Amino acid sequence: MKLMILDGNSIINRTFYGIRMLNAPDGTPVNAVYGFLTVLHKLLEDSRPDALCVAFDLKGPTFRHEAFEGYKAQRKPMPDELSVQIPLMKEVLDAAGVQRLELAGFEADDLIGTVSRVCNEGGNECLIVTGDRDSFQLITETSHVLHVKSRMGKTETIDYTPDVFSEEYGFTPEKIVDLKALMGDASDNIPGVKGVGEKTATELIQKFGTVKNIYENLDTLDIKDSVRKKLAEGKGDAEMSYQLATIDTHAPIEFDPKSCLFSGSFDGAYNEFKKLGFNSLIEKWGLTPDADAPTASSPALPAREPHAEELPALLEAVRAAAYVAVLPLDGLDAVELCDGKTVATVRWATAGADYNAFLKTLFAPDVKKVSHNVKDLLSLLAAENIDAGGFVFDTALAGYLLDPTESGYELPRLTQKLLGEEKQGAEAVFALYPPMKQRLEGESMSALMDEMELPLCYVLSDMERTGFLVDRQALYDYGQDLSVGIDALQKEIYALAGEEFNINSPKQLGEILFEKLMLPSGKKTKSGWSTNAETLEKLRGRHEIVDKILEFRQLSKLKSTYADGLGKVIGPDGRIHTSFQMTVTATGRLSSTEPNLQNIPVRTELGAEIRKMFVAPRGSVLVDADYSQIELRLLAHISGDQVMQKAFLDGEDIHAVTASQVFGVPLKDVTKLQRSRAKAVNFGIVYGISAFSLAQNIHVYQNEAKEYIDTYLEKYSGVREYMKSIIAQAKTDGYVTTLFGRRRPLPELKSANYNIRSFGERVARNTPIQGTAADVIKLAMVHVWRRLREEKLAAKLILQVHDELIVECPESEAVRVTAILTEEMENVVHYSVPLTADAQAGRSWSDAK
DNA sequence: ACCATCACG
DNA sequence: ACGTACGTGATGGTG
Repeated sequence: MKLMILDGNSIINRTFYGIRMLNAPDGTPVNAVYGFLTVLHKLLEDSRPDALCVAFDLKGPTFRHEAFEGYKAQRKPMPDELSVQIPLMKEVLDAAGVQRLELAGFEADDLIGTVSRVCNEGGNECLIVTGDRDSFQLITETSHVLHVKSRMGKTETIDYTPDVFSEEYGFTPEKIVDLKALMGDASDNIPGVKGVGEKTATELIQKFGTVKNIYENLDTLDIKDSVRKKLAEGKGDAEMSYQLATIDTHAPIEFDPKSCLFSGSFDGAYNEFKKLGFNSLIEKWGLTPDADAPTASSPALPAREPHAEELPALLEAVRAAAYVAVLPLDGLDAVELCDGKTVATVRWATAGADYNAFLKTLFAPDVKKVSHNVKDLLSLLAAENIDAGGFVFDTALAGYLLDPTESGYELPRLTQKLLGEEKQGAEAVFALYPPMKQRLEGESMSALMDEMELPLCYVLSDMERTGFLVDRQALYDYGQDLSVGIDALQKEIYALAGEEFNINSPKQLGEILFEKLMLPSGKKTKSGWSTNAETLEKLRGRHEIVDKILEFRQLSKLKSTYADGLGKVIGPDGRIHTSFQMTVTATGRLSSTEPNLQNIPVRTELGAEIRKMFVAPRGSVLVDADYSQIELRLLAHISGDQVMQKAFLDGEDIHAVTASQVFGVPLKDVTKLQRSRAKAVNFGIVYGISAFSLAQNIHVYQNEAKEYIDTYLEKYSGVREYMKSIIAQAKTDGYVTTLFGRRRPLPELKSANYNIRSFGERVARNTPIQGTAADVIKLAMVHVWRRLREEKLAAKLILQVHDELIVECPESEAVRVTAILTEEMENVVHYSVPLTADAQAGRSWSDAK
């Protein structure tokens, strides 16, 4: 039989801090109880154990306190709002007939360890549910740990088998004790070895296995002497920590799994649920007051798991529905469906060989689906060779469009906000669709969803899967060259400083520069002197060391972030597959992570070398196309400024024209310096300039900078009027929009704080411009992608960098693709000034610019 | 976890 | 008198 045991304190702690406060009708806080029950219910559905029990810690000292003086309060004191919920929790469990385990002098972990051992010895399976990592030492083939994590209001469970654990940690589960002995655990007051953190400890255990082995061979181990010294000094602590971290699997309890058999029903706790105000749970789980009443009649839930022969009927039902909500589970091992009446989970494990065929039918374009993070689902399906279609809505994207400044768009958060109740799964998606659709419609953003964001999911999923080919060897060699330079510079810096120190530490560097070498400090940051490039530039010439440090910094950055960082993420296919984030930026731009391919160096010669290593395969080329001055063109259009519009219509160099205006010289007489200052002013205007910052940026006096700005706004008076009116409008509406209707709320404008209000004003000026540019290129991407398909080209979009698109294609397609990119980018919209794009083909990213 | 720094548009 | 340009992500150091 299968027994599930929960670490009560650990789970209730997680849910208390992970879920927003809820109160019972009488005002008692109940959020943790609610969260605990939701988690438990989900676990029961997913794992369907035969028996269930919950272990709790009791107050008061444990045998660990007796053994070790230093082991004091192992937990922080509990807030009252949490401690009142523990007895409530126990009441509910008792009423529902769930066994509780607790024993004075022992922690829940020890009870769990004992139960797990008894289960295994009796040939039973044990599932340990906890939010802590201590119990990982108990993992065996027949005792798994279901690790509950809650991130941003969403809880997820990872099933740790010995294999899963070893894969992640690089050693076997019982050695987690050895790991803790070295690294310690602040939350449990386990000291560990001073100066050894998670990383070092993990390496040590991976290499040498156990603490015992490490100390027996300390003198001969192949490790840095600094580490050896720390280990030697911390031996006592390590030994004590080892004992503290070891779970006692022989706690003095009589335990019989049979005594914990559980029906799966919470009917017995009906009255307790009522008292706590959990009416929604009563309804959702179909609780009835009479514990003897049959529960089989409950209409919708719990989830069914149809077998293979039921799938055709299920698909018919899905087709018949106007739409169905669908979510992937465990990667794509299962899909959860909701048609508003029933939630069904179809598992690969249950459906067997028919599973893939089922997916193909379900994700065909004629079946209308609503989901959450469609781009990621498309990627999962593509990995199974399924070319999916038929998505009509994405609740994550909808959440983002409705407010792009939120910190996340998980289902529990969205349901709480829009429905006043936390839900998750396909049911939540189904419930969110109507109100979200209506809101989008009401705020005129339906087209953004239907014609931009949703179609873009297919484009981005495709781009991520294709990836960007990298010359691995060249990147490695480049890194080696950097190492040589870094080592040489380090030596020189040490010599100039007269001592060795960590140049990467701003703190230590500050001490050297401003205390030892007595260089004049521009005191700045919270934590000490500023040592950033801007500050160091000013010190150039005062001491030889400054140049060396600047160069060291440049090389270190290139080595760590690019040579090493990118090297680590080149796939087996020789390509780097970034991930595009669609719901992160406040303006509507995309972002790129793991790795970020939107910040590959280009501004310095040495940095730009890296772009030579981003290449096309033999026989193919890269075509790079970028919009020219898109933000300033949009400013000219949006503001209606005639002077600026004319400059673009005449095909002039906008920075030169601005210089001519601001400095009152004929266009042909504009100097390099004037043009570069004018360029800074143009940028500044888009960002919502102040004279102070402009002065700072171009190294002129503030009154001079002010002159530039004033003249600029006189000459481009349309821009002045626009900037004034957009702020007024934003104050009235409480938000700004792009030309496509994308919206950004601006609560900052109402702030009593001058700084926050000023920030709001700058954002009001900038967002319509930056955001419209983001909209334009997103739409262009969709058009380019479709065009490449329609024309049956092998060309693939592979990267977007805000105003730039990169396509990889066979040499034979280069001319055609160059034309398509230019044409689609330039014609995606028609405004009062032309949007122009420059495209070029080449063997590498560098060549294609 | 937070800060400082620096890479990009 | 105030504090100071928009939008991102990754890294190494620190407490």
